Amino acid sequence: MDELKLDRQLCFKLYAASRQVVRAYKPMLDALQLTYPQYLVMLVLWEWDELAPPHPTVKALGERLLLDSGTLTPLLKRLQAAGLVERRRSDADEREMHLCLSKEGRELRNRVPALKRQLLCEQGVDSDQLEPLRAQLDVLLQRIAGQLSD
Amino acid sequence: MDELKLDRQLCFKLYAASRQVVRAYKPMLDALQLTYPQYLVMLVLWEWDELAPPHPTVKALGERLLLDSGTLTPLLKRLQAAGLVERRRSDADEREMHLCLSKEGRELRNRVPALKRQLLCEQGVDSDQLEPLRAQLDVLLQRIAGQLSD
DNA sequence: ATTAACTAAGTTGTGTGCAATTTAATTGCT
DNA sequence: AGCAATTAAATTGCACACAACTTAGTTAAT
Repeated sequence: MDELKLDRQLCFKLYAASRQVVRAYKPMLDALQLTYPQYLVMLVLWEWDELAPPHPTVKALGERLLLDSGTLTPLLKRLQAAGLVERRRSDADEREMHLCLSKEGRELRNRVPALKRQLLCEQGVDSDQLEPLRAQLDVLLQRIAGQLSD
Repeated sequence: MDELKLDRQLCFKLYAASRQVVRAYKPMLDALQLTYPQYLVMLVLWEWDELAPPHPTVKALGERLLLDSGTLTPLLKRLQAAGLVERRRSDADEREMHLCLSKEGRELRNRVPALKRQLLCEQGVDSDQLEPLRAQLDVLLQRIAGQLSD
């Protein structure tokens, strides 16, 4: 019956590891004046920014990050207030809210690589070592995402 | 520079996987009328309950779950209000708050194994398959936990 | 053309996480 | 003994997550 021991629980390991990794990002995120979920949003917008328009909608962003409008709308308003993101209604479909980067938002990206290198260095982590974990997580995500969308 | 692509980010995979796993637990947790963090607290208390007293303190619980009193105190008050947990000050050291299970809290454990089996079955997950992922997460947790406590 | 079904965002309410501060109790130092 | 430093919880404030609901705009079916 020690299947219920905490140390056996994959769910706890994931939960704990996720929070610890966010904690490790804290110095870098403080420098950028972003929270961790805000950083993830910026990652998506930076990536999208290199493609042709149209800009992503709240829905598209949510599908990428697996978050809903209840989480994203207030977060995006904060990023807008910080001058990093612009939000504008689609003309074609006024239900949609399109998201694009301001000049400052776009420029913020330039500061990331150096901060990230410093982070990995301080943690003594070689990015390549983490490849197996990445692969394992992909398998898990695929499997669960499939089941949950039934 | 697509090192900054979302799909390359281990941190995002962890964050997403953790949330998806919690989501998968939802049906079981709804049946138990627990949130996920509350379930983790109960796991620790169930495990501790099999040992001799003294009962764990908020601090000890926090060390196990990597959570602080700012998170645990309100959560524990809710578990107390639900009649699952009892909180009492230590006589020896009145700063400490000791935690123990009520009869209902202890009995709740009996309902978990069946619900958990059903969960794994519905997800089509064989617990053994997840062993490599567990191992990888242990490595990561060890490494990061060490760095962060400097 | 009208209306029912659907969809995208936004809103509301609850429960975490976590930093920062506060309160109260204990320990250590002299 | 007396007091500074430390410690354990609790409190406060902010930012997620997410369920449930609302609002407004669009699509589809007659």
